[in-house]
Amino acid sequence: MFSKTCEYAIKAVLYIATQSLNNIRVKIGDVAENTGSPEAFTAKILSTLTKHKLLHSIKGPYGGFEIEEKKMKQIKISEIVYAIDGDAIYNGCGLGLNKCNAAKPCPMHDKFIKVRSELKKMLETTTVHELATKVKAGKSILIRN
Amino acid sequence: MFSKTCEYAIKAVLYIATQSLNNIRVKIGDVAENTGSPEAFTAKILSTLTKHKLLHSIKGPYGGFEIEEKKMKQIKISEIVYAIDGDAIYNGCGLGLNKCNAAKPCPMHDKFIKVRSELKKMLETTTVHELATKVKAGKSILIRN
DNA sequence: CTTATTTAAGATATTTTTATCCGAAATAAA
DNA sequence: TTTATTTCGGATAAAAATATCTTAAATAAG
Repeated sequence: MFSKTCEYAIKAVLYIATQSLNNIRVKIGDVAENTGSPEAFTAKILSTLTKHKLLHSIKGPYGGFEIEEKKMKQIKISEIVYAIDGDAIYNGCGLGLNKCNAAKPCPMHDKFIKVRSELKKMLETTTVHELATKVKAGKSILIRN
Repeated sequence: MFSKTCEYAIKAVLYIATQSLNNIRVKIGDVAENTGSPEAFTAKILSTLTKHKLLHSIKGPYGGFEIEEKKMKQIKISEIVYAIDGDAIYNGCGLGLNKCNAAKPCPMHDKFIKVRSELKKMLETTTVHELATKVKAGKSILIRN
């Protein structure tokens, strides 16, 4: 569904957000360790997310990543997906046609659109804060040992 | 959503089915040309689909691929997806956890399950015949020029 | 100012996916 | 039986995604 990079990105944001809820700033290594992601690759992803203003980064000693609580209430999961995977999942044709619309639809167009708008709506109405709160409360996990 | 290979596979099956509705047996080259897929790669995919009994192939002159009308009424799009992409789309965790269930869910588990079961149901209730009929009637297309 | 720590950025490597090529096997028709 | 046509299967190649490494830039603390 999402690229592996995007899965890492979502888990990273949620880990950082969860820690930020406790006012803890985290380093790349912490993120990698607690999301089961490769460290150097995680660095790249966090850098991308920071450029997209989805995270706040601080360089130097005692630096790391964090997200303001206000910000995590605003940010939707859809924004993370968009920043990493682009809009293919929102706009692309299910059968890969370079153009596909009601006027000239692929055979799956109608059915695909329907399911996908559910997915889109789900991603656009789910905030980072909502999910981070669940993780903080121990109701869900970001890594499986 | 689906791999590129899977997109080619679905389009190939639908093209062959559409032609079969007119009792026309088609060759690899025809399939590639009419689905906008690379020919040699299409050959590989058709071979896989044939092994999975989703197509009928005939070797030699006047050979090619076809699908009985009876068969295309039975085959669901879900079977094509499963043959090519496996069960990741049906069972995998949205965030890539190697195990994810209601007991130890990833933060998106519930919402993801919901959307995905819609997708699953859609694929499992859509037959090749249904879509091929649409294509035959000119109501949808497999390639965009 | 110097040192240690941390993210940023670019180059490089590995793995997976996508794609091609070529010879073998099957088979219809002359 | 020979030839032409077609799929099949294995080897190889190219492109994209995933992952690592190395150096630079920023900055806090001594």
